[in-house]
Amino acid sequence: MTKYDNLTLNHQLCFALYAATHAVTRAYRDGLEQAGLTYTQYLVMMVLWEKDNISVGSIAQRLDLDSATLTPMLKRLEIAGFIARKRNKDDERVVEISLSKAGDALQETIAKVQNGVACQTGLSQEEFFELRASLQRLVETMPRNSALKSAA
Amino acid sequence: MTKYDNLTLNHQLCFALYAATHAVTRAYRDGLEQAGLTYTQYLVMMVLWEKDNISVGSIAQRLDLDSATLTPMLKRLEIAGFIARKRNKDDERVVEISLSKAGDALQETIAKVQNGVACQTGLSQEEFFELRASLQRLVETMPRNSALKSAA
DNA sequence: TACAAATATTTTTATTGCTAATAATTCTCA
DNA sequence: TGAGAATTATTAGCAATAAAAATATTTGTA
Repeated sequence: MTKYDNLTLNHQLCFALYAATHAVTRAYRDGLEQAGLTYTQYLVMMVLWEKDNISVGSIAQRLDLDSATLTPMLKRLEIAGFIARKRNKDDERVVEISLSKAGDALQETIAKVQNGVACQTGLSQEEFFELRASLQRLVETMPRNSALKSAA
Repeated sequence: MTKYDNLTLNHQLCFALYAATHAVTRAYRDGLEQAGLTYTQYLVMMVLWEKDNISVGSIAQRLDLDSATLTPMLKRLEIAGFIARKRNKDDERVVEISLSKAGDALQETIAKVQNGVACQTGLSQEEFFELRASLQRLVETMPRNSALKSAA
């Protein structure tokens, strides 16, 4: 056993989060690969399926990623033919991302993949809700930008 | 709204997992960086703090990673001086990983980092338990090796 | 002894993700 | 109006994670 038993809980939460993310990612992977997406690209597509024609910054904010990380991802999605990028007429600093026909059609394909994964989770709807709520609460509570830098 | 509302829950769980992992990872990052670890390396160290002198395969199994992914990580940890690697005398196929003095001492440093992160989660001990349990149940239920490949 | 299995490494490739610097546009306010 | 600040996205450069495939090396087995 570890010398710092009082922190064991914390260890486990780290592990649990890590392991759960990996398990879910892996469950998706084959299906997504056949559709031509990585897991993170799939998250981007979900943002767009929820709301089309939004800026790079909006997507970045939604996924809590830097736009510098997003740009190459969006390029790959554009090359794959799932999205289009064009400058906003009113504000030319802004690049707007829109679904292509293929990107829109992809949703149906992916819905089947999701369905398969959902069956594998073995969670009841109630557990599902509970877990999601806990995770969201966690995310909302955690400071966005590590503002405690100076305190470290 | 999306055309596939019946899958919205699932979307949210994906997002929630992704966002939570990122939030936690980010909360750790500065502290870990100062200690000389990445988040994934920190997970490896936790495995060793829990049980020292184990094989590469054991660590891989514990973290659900391929040994080919682990080998370069372990090399970095060795270069950093936190672990040592040596062949098992009885079975020379096996490489055993052990904590160095520095690797052992690191636990105390990291404990402080963890403590700081724990404070940021804003979770009560009860919520903590609940969340962890849900995640663990999820991981246990999900098939390890995507054995449903043929069904896809 | 020959072949199969187990274990870890190497090689290769792709993606994610970060920081810092840059470019282009828009806003502000003196 | 016009200079400089702020916003938005991109580029460049870097390191780490992750997987697949091929390759030793050792051990077990028939």
